[in-house]
Amino acid sequence: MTAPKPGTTVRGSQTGRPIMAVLDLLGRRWSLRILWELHMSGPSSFRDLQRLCGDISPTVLNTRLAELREAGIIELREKGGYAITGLGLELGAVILQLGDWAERWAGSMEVGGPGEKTGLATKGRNGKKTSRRDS
Amino acid sequence: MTAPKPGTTVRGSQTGRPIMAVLDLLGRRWSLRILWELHMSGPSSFRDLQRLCGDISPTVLNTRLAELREAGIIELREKGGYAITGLGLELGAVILQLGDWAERWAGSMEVGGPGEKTGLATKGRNGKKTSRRDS
DNA sequence: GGTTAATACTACAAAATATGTAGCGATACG
DNA sequence: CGTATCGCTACATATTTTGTAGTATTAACC
Repeated sequence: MTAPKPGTTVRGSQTGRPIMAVLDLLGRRWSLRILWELHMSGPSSFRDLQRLCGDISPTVLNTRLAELREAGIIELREKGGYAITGLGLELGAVILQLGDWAERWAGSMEVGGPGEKTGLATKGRNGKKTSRRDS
Repeated sequence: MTAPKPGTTVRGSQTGRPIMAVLDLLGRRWSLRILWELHMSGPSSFRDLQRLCGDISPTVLNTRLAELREAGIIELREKGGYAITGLGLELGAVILQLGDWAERWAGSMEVGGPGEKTGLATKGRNGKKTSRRDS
């Protein structure tokens, strides 16, 4: 009920071009990560996914899952929980390539990335209880 | 100074695995879109990019550009403005595939997607002045 | 030289999203 | 029954994004 759809107006675009809806959907926080984890671990329960994503809050997780489901990329099965659909598998192949690219990227960063700066990462409201695992 | 880097703690992950940093970076709003537009239009000025993304606010645009630059995916040239780096080109190839997938996705949505629901899209603070173009 | 027009951003308040924690109703097990 | 886990909602707080205005710089143009 909130997922962008081809043929409609989405964030930053009114032409209805499919790619724009995809970019909007996948550009939302946690979308890519959820898809990645589902691809790596196979069908997972809500709570499993939550843990796989480093104890993401159930609120966003549920929102993203609903969107992804509405887009037909994943589905909720009677048994096994959330799983990638046939359509989603094709998308997954693309996402997997991100993994390969990430490795090359990491390599080139080491030697002498453009930055060389310290590169902080995430802040996190407080240093209290960041997750223990992340798959 | 805010871009996630391989080997560090990023949103939802502490293992330092490159893919996690990539998923964090690309999962931020507008990252994918900016890369897409840059790939489609070639080197572009700040203002061009802003227009290409449907009149995105300069604040986020600048933030994302800085992150992408820090990650070595794009660079700011003396002449021509923002452009994709060699490393970024490889990533771009992956993003381009999203376009192909999007077309197939659109097709399967038409016939009888799982949703069939109305699928709202973006809200936008007010209906005032949504952008006129989107590339 | 002075004016006008772009461009690249920054400032800042307001609105949208995400986060974290608690908890509810529904099984599942002993 | 008592206890556990699961899927997910409520809700207050924190973080991000938006939108708009404005500053500083450079490039014509007259």
